Amino acid sequence: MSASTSDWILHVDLDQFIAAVEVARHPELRGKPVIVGGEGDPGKRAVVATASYEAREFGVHSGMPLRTAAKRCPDAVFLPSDPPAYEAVSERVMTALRELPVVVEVMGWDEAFLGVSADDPEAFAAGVRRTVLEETGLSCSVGIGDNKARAKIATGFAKPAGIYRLTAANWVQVMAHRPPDALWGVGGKTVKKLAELGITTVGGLAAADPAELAARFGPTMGPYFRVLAHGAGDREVTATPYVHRSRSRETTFQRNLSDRAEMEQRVRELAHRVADDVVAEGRPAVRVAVKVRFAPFTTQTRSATLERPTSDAVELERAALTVLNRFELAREVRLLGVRADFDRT
DNA sequence: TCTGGGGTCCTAGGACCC
DNA sequence: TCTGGGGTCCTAGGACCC
Repeated sequence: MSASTSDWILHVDLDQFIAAVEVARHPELRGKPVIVGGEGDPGKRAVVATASYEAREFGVHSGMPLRTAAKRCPDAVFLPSDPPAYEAVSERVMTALRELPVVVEVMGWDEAFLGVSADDPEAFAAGVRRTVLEETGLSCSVGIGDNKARAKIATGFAKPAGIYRLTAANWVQVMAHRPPDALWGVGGKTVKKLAELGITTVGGLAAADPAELAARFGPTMGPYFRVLAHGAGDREVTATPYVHRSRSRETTFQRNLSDRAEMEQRVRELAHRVADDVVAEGRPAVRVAVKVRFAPFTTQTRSATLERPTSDAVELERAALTVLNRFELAREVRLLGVRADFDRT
């Protein structure tokens, strides 16, 4: 099966995925506050990748600096992030899902949409939860929807270890009174701008004037937000392998860089890592971008279209260095990044 | 106590061409 | 010398998501 329009869209999301993987291989940590991120050293520059529910009780959440997390939850166990381990477990989860009579569209390490034909979607979702638990030992939550957006939002209400159905039938009752960032694709910045227009709820957004939204957010995004607020969304679930638009590598330094030669050396290293990814992709890069984050936290990017597409590490390195030289590098540098873009095909 | 890493898509201004 | 529109490409930044 590849793409299909099904009776139901299910969204499967593993509960506290990274923390759960760590607890599975360190059973003595079960029931304890566990915080995974960076090198597992709260004294270093890094943020929380995932916190266990026990740690979340202390106000620890993803994206928070480890240092802050340690203040809020001093007794937590801090573990280094181990992406290869999470990828391996993720692959087992997706394999288990693919053995079900569904179309699986992978959305990341710990989530996927399923296209499902079923008379009783709750019973089907319970079966999905059981299968994942039996085959991987991990708990997940399942959102049931009549499109992807509703299924995705439903999962939030299902967590942890639950099932929730959100469709046109209960959309208004469940969503209309909530703030706009309850929608998938609306964040904090947009909430603030909407509030300036007097729009503070999903229901208010659904009733807003499309022309006014277009004037504020642009001809595409403005009307799109209103469509989101009505609960509309894509129904296509596809198993087609993901095609990258870009590959990038970036590093935040433990100590800011001020030496230009060292910056150049770091960009060379990043360019080589990106080149490896480009080669693995099997398509040449058409454009190279460099990102510089100056201390304390100002970020700039510069980019250049290549004279001709290439996967060659030496050429990509040279292009990245040329782009780096277009920056004013007088200030201290906290982060450097290199990105390669592919042609849209 | 400063704020990771890897992505996608949209916007907007200027260049350039017809 | 000044004045049109339309269209596309390039580039930088913003917003959002996992």
